[in-house]
Amino acid sequence: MENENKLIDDFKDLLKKKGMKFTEQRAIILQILFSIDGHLNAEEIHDVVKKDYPDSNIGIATVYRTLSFLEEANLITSISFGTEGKRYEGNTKKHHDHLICTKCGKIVEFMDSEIEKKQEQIAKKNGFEITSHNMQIFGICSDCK
Amino acid sequence: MENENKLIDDFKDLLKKKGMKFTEQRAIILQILFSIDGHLNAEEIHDVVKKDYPDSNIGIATVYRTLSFLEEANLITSISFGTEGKRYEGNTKKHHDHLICTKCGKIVEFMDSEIEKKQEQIAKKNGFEITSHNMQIFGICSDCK
DNA sequence: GTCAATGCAAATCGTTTGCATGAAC
DNA sequence: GTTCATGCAAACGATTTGCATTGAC
Repeated sequence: MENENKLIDDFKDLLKKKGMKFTEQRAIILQILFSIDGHLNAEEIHDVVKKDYPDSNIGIATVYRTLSFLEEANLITSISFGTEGKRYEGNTKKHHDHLICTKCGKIVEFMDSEIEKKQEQIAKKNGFEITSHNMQIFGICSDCK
Repeated sequence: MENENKLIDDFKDLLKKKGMKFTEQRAIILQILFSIDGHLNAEEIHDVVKKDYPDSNIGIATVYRTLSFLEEANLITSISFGTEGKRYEGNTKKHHDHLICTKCGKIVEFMDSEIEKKQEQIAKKNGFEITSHNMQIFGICSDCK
């Protein structure tokens, strides 16, 4: 809960710095992303809001607007594959990459420092700056084979 | 042109094997993907059709249907990032990965056999079979920095 | 009191589908 | 002649936008 307060306090500071207002809706969406362990899309986040905060009545448009802002502010990260829209996760954990099953959508997180290093080298060689450091490997998981 | 004929001949064989018909529309779309060096989305392919084959009048639905089939048949490969839909390229070249600028959409191709090996190991360890072998690194290119 | 944020509904974008017509076999 | 593919337009799902109202400051 100390962490939670810090999260909210930092968020308030950020909003103030940007001349934006701290609202209950934004706080709720941020909380959800940092308390749920998974990769949710906008609709699923909206469902969680309706379930866990039934009195708040947040519109789906607000969810989308908030997600865009949070991603831009680097508080959350998105992944996406195929036609499926974006899925988001709070930036709590260490950086990691994703192994995604294109059949069932299962997502496995992994981290390999050697690949990371190689990626950096390749990016630098091509004049790129890896901002989001986002790699995705697509395949078929054991359940779907 | 010998290659081109081989491409078309192989395509005819594949269609026959699947009980599907060889049509001018399918041939045109295949040709475009194998003659243009780049990563086009469905709309852009449709534009090329209208420009380079003005008499053919191919509907956008046919473009989508053909692209889905060609991808499934492993004749073309798709990549996608962000909200942007899929972009396709003909499977002429050796396997390679993509470095994508999330600002301007510029795509740089690269290949690193060490990363490939590592990817395989990670996938295997997690019970995944890498079908499309598709990795994308997102960042900001030098022009957009 | 001012200005940004919200909820709602309408609009938009990319993609898919249903169906009658036309083309491949 | 049969069956599959096509073009068209309508339908669709995810996301965005316009606008009047509400709420934060």
